[in-house]
Amino acid sequence: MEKEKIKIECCDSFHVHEEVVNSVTEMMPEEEVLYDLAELYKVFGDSTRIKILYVLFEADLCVCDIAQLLNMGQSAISHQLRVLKQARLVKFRREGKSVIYSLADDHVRTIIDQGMEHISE
Amino acid sequence: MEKEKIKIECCDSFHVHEEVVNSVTEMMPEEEVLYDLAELYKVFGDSTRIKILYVLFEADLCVCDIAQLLNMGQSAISHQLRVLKQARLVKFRREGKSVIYSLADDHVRTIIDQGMEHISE
DNA sequence: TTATCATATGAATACTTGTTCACATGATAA
DNA sequence: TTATCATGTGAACAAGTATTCATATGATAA
Repeated sequence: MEKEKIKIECCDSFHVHEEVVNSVTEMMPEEEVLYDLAELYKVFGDSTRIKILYVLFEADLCVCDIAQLLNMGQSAISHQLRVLKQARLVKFRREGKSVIYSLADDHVRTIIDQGMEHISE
Repeated sequence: MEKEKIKIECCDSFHVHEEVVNSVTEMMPEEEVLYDLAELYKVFGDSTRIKILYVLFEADLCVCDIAQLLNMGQSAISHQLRVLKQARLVKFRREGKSVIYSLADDHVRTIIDQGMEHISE
């Protein structure tokens, strides 16, 4: 199978070996997957959302309680919960007049723990 | 020990119990740590940088080789390598005229793998 | 030294994003 | 039903960011 050759013209002293080009093109995920992956990390890339997740580690809470705990506006929290919801990091249920948010699964915790480990080295 | 009370005035039907307020304020990391954590994830939150990391999974490479492999400008890659360097996700060494970049440690792989797991559910 | 090659960097641009404000929606209680 | 409460949402603004272009830096080779 003839793959599209990638020309390496710069770097006289060093160049990508055919071998590397092949292994890279083989294991590199699809463009769309890479995009989705970046989108996921973007969700973690905001301290307000990180705080929301930390708060939800402790208890399932409604929007206005989260807002109070984080000392922020209800609207701001609602907007961010939407982002977290779309990334399937939180889920919600209705209870009376309130909407109670909770963590979707354990990946959230694992990912945050890994990040914590990295920055505290 | 009298802690600063957090007033919960909204949500008549549901309110944060003292208990929850305490556990949240106890386990919530410092503002600065949360900020740093978000900064770390921001670095992963760009598909160009994700691609660079994936390429470096396969081999240590110089800037122009990465640019060629990703079909992007040398300047763009250099700018992004700077970001990755500042987040201590990649390291570099000089070899002749080139600067060879490589992954800093195994956290990178773990974090990316966890993210991958989440999006492929 | 000078010429050359690889990389880094600053400015500019276009694009994205977080918060606030004002208001809409939607469920509950009377 | 109507009034009320909690949440969701769109527009607007400010702040941040990725890429490109042109150029600077810095190491190597002659």
